[in-house]
Amino acid sequence: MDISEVAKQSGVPASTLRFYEEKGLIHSVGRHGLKRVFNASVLERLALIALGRSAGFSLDEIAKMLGEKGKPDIDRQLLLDKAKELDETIKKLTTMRDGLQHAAVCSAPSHLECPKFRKLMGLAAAKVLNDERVKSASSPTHKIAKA
Amino acid sequence: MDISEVAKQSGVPASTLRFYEEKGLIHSVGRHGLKRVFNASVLERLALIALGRSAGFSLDEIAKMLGEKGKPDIDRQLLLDKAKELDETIKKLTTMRDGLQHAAVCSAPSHLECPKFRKLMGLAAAKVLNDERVKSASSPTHKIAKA
DNA sequence: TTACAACTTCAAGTCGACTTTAAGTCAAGA
DNA sequence: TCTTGACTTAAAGTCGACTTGAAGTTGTAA
Repeated sequence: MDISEVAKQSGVPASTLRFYEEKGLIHSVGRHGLKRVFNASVLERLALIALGRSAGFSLDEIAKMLGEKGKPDIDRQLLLDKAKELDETIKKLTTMRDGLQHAAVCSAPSHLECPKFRKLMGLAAAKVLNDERVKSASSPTHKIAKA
Repeated sequence: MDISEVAKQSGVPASTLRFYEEKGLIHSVGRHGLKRVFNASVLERLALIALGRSAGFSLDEIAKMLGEKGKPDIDRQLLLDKAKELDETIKKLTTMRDGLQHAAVCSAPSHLECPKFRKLMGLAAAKVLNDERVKSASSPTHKIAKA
């Protein structure tokens, strides 16, 4: 398969495929002239990469799990860790959702003045926490690419 | 409070506070000479921002949800839409989390041979899970405490 | 009064994951 | 043989969320 065929079947743009190859995430089996030639197995690898990305793994993490070559050896502990991270994210999202839902129907002049909103958001806890120890700053900064 | 006091109590670096103010996410109540003066309520706003960030919202989205300054009516429909969107995201992440959890304990000789894992892969590849704002809940962990 | 630490602004830099652009190569069809 | 269009590379650009650096200002302690 040439690169456009892989792009078509996987939905991953050619530019990204070249980028992934450069990063060592995928490999072409050779060249026809200048053009890369891929084995169909690259599709499965791409699916694995997509899965990893949507679970929140970075490309570097995925590269480690997929290994340089051959069968991917995915660390079970790593999966559990990610599942836990996801679980934490889910909890935060749930908090946000409930807070937003309430805010939408609440009559308080400002969200911050509404006891229910404050309770949902756990602001009191945040305050206490902040007073006692400096909190670790949040955030990871990567979103999943779309399209 | 001056900026370093806010930084100390919130754990948010002064540079970030300036950046947030520039973006309109927080406001100082005035100046003492050149120096910004903040009201203590900024701490709650920062807690809310931190929560939003860790749930995966962009600063722009957070700005909208917190409401613009001087805009008495928040857009309730927007909040409801956001809540619904969150709910969908939560469902997807839950699927993802359960899948990862299963993969971690699955007895199939290789993940690639586990039907559940393959199904998950298919979902990711099919981009069903893909407009996510998932980001790892863990992170670059610089700046932990200094109290 | 003077030193200076802490603040200020504005510009530029960083990081991850790509995309875009410019310039060049080449297999295949007319 | 010539043309064409899909491919190639290397380098630069983008985006969000900050951070860092240089250069200037200022309240306050000595």
